[in-house]
Amino acid sequence: MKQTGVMGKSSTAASRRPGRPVGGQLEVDREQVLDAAERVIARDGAGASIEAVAVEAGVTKPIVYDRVGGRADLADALAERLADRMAAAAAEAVRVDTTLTKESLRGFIEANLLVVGRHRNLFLYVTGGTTEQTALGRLKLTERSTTPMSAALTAWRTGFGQSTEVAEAWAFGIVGMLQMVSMWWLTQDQRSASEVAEQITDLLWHGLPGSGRES
Amino acid sequence: MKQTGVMGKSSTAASRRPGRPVGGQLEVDREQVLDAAERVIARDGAGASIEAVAVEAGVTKPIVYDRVGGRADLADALAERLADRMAAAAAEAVRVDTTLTKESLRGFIEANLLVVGRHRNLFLYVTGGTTEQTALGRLKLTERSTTPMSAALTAWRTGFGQSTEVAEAWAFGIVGMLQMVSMWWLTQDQRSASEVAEQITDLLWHGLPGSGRES
DNA sequence: AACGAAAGTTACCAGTAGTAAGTTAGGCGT
DNA sequence: ACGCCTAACTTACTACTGGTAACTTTCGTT
Repeated sequence: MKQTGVMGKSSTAASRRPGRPVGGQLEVDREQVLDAAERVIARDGAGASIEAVAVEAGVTKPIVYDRVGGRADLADALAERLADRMAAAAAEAVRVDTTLTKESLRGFIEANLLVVGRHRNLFLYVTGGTTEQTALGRLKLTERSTTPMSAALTAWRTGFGQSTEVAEAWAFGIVGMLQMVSMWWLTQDQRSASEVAEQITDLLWHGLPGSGRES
Repeated sequence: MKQTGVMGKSSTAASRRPGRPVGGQLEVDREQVLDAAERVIARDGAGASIEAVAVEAGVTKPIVYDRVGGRADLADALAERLADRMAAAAAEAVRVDTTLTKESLRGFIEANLLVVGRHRNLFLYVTGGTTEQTALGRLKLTERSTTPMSAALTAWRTGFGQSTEVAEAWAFGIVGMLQMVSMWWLTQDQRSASEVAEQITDLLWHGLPGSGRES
């Protein structure tokens, strides 16, 4: 059912007539559109369309394009939000400053997993690049996660005489590992986040051949 | 320009008339369609359409749907091909059996990178899930890479008393790391494959805090 | 009071995945 | 030998999506 053109009086927002509003204020601003997008994605899955976002926001499509830009920009903005939430959760769980311990790494990874679990569809929407224009643009969530990690790694290991180039490669690698593990974990319902976090921490801390070591 | 319906006598294949062909043979079989898809993707980028694949194969769209199924199935099949090529390259570079060494790991990683570099657009097409139906289906390339790796890890580390569940988590993590590093590496043109492979090997072998260690 | 621009809406275009219905021609039974 | 059956293809369409051009309404300003 298409319902071409007519849009059936949204019950959420008032009047919705064209024309300049009273206080020079926008009826619906960028943040509200992004909120609506998150709601739609959480409810209807990662295949949500721009039109659906517009309807949820009680607005028409061109408004969405005016506020956030095209689909790639929308994914970008949502990726930023998700990345911020991850960073906040990680910061709350542990303090990763110059002294990185195995336990804080474990906390970081588990916090990441839990955020992905809580925003399942959003994660799928953001990491699922759409066409070629967004294919490399998927690096956004990655970039947002990678940049601070790269800085942290550099700060932490600078004393060991490691170059920043290595830190960058490592950061991308670690972020990729976390993203894939998160995705895989979403398909498993028997494994707990802490269990998986523990296992990945072991790999990342001790390396492939190292096992049984403590601390 | 759409050119609705009319399809301008493909110059590649002969006659192309409806009706049952002479020898009970199909005019174009599944493999040939997949070959055409690879050619189109390599030439026109990861945003290639089914229609473009059909034209390249000298065939009409429903034929493509009959031979390989929908877009998700196409990505699936191409993912299998790519994974097989990676596995072949890795097997040629090193022998990963029960004895895994740091050097063989490095060879494995570098072989992976080189295959991705050689099939750049195909890699982007396969890893760039399209909609929600393929979003989790992106796990195909991953699955194909993960299964043997999981088995290898289990075989290798069984002596250490490690469970297979850990091996599975590790396999997904490692594959994710490699995919992300590959993607990032595609955007860099200053770094060589061997250089990056070396760095990632260091991380994966010695772990985060371990540096300066040898072999 | 007239005007200009901001804020929205309607209506459209182009392209894409997928499918239904029609068409041709070889093989098979009588 | 003749006519039906059905495999193999093609034409032509539907449904939907991202994106945009052009029109309309209202407020603030002169």
